[in-house]
Amino acid sequence: MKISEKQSEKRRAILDASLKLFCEKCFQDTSTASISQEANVGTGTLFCYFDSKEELVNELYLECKSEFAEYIETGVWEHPTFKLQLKHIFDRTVQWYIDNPRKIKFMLQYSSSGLITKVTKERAMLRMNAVNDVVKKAMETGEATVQSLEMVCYAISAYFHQVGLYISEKDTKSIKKLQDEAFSLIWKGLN
Amino acid sequence: MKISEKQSEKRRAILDASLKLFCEKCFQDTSTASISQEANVGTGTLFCYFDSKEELVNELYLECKSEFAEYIETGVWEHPTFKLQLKHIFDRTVQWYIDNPRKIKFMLQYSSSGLITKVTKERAMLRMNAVNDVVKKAMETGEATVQSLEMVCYAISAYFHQVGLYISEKDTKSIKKLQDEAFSLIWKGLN
DNA sequence: TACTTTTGTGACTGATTAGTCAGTTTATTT
DNA sequence: AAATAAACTGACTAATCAGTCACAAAAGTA
Repeated sequence: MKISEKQSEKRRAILDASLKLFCEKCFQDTSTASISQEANVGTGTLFCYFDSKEELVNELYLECKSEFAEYIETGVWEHPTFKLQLKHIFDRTVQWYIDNPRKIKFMLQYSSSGLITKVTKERAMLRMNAVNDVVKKAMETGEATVQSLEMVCYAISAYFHQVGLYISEKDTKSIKKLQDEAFSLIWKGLN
Repeated sequence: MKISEKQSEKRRAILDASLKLFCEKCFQDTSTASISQEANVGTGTLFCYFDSKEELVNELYLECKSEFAEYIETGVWEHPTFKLQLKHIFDRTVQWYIDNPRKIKFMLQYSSSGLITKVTKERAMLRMNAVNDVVKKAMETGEATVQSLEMVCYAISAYFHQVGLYISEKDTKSIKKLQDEAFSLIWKGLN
């Protein structure tokens, strides 16, 4: 980045346009020119804010992940029990997936694209610790017993992710029922 | 395809070379020329077997999926109970993931790349019915009760996939233990 | 106002590559 | 052996696009 930290409106517009276009087409079929056009800036402007197209996609990825991580963990510690804390994370996962279909599509598509660098993934990972924290705490208080903490947290996160994905594509009517059955399934497994 | 259905050795060589190169670099950074070179055929030969680079990647994807689907369901009905049938699928999923890291990496990376067409995905889906069949049968015999069959099957498959992915990257020593804990978790959930 | 600095611009370029096609080699048939 | 068909080849081309850079506009300063 060449320009001061201040989040210029142009930078914001470029990121928004990128999210839209990277979802509609793949990275390689989205020219920087088309992004600039969608964002109503000159073709050179993009490169004032991002050194390369790759850096742009990495920034966008990190931003989406951070936003999601912050959303799911907000308010988690207001719940008194492990079960409620975990349910909080699950419910907010589903809710975020429903509210942000485009960001989800983008993250899903690009996380395994080879474009997101190891460094970006690590930076994103540092912010994704809600499940880990909750399970670790529950083990301390005796509310949960797991042998391989790492694997179980991974499995729970992955389960939440996949079920969130599934539910978010369903009718509003059936969501509550599906959500309860899905949580009940994994919760029973943990006991 | 211009040439008879017969699986020519050249076709095989092109698919093998593609798998290797598509894993090392992304689709767009893998030139058809480099694939032809790796496969020891002329650059034109690739287009005798596949109309385009896109068709090639779709064929490769379908082949990998089919091979996996066949592997996990082989022998499943030799087990007498739902639990053993499900464990069979889970164990074979993990085993296949361990044995075919490259194919897994390829499928993971390309399934959400936007390159695999809806038609290819549907064709692949038709072959992925092991979990569905087993759960449906168990509901008939009363061994299982689920409300949303579709979602539960989806969740189980996704769980197997993610845990398989996790375990296959671990040490040989800890695999058995992790595998048992992971299966136990989801199995308890189903009861 | 006049001068300096920051920010924004878009025509242009150098490099890359999917796919073609005219021709060669190999296999099959008569 | 000759003729025909099938399989294969690689030099070539037409198109694309990330990133540059010389300049313009806007904002800041004195």
